[in-house]
Amino acid sequence: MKRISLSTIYRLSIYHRSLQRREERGIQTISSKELAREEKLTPAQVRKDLSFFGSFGTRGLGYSVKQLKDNIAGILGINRQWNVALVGVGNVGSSLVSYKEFPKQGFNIKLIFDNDQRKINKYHKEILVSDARELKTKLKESSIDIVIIAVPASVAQEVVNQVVEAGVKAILNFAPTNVVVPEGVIIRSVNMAIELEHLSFALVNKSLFKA
Amino acid sequence: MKRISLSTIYRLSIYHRSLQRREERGIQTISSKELAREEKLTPAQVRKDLSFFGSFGTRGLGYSVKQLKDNIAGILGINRQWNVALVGVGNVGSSLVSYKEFPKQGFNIKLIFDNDQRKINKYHKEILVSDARELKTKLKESSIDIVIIAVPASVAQEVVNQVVEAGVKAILNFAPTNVVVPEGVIIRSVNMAIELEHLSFALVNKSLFKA
DNA sequence: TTGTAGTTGTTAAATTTTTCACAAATTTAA
DNA sequence: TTAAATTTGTGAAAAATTTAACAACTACAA
Repeated sequence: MKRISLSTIYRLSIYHRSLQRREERGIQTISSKELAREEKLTPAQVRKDLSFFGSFGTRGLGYSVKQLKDNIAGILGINRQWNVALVGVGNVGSSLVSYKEFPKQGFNIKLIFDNDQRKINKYHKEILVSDARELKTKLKESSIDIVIIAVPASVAQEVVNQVVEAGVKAILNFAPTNVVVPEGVIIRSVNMAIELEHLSFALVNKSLFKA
Repeated sequence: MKRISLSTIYRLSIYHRSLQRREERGIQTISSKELAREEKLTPAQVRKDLSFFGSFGTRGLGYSVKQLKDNIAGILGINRQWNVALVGVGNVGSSLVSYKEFPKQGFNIKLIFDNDQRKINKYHKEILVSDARELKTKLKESSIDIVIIAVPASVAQEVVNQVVEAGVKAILNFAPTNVVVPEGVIIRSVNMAIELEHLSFALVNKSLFKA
């Protein structure tokens, strides 16, 4: 099967959100044209993105909001619950524990680790914080699917190594550093400063910025 | 001048970080090959990205780490200080106030706003929290360049409207909702759940995921 | 039932982005 | 001083992505 671009996956997430909102408002059907307009894309792009995975619409009518939403959820793997662990409950980590979008999309933080004795064995939003030294053993026991890394850059690689050794196949990294993982493990890094750098670039170079 | 793609800008940020790290380690020169290897790109891409903005290297030798870093900083507009305001000191907002990467790249949070009386007029990491009702007037007074929105989805558009009216031209939105801005105002949205959705997609569709 | 308007799914065209390939320039060694 | 080894910068080729166009199908009105 043809491989799917990151951009397409990203847009599927966007479509899914748009459909969620529409469903909440009781809207039953939607056309590629409407969906595209709301998200500032083209109808052709919406249809093309969906066409990689099947045909979900009805000619002359459009898409059933609920059905398309469910189909996209299936494609993205968010029609199920995922067990997530968080390593590091500093500023960033804490905010993620309370981030409501995660459970809403099926991502449930089940374990929290830290290496600060003042945090260990205390509850953080109903989850008991474990000692980071127990990372490997606890991850193995708990069938964790995804680990979020929110530790200082200096220890990120070491934490990642242990997570990989525990058999976890997906990592979301908030530490502002490059980490390497072996083949077969997926890692995505988030760096919020980079988002601001886009803005500063755009401010400085208004004319040559590409929408 | 040719317009620059988002991917190129993103990679410039990546190069800049890589160069910062190398400079800290006392490394003087670097080739496109090395820079590419570290960031899992191709040397041709590195050179192409840079070529949009000028020629910064020496044939046969490579690039001066410091000079290239400074040049990229100039291109990205991070060779200066930016005044940033934050609206909303909930979970996400709080973590941003303490996010060390921001000041490191020249983004300084100077004002904080909230609408919760319990937070207003108290200090949050040395910054006095202002009443959100004063948003427009205070933004105008303070020559704020960029505003970060970290409020609930339900009020995001209203906050954005006021920010725009105050004349701010760049917004970073953490509220999980679509907001519209007039022509000439740049907005970027960050949704951390989408990052997890990439991972769940990759887990579910290992084979068709495109590196 | 027929005709018209609307919308999808998909092939083809256009555009954008990435990679290739190499001349030009520079360094280093002999 | 010359030759060999590097590495940049860039035009051209290749690959990927987006957009356009349209046949096929559906809904609905007359």
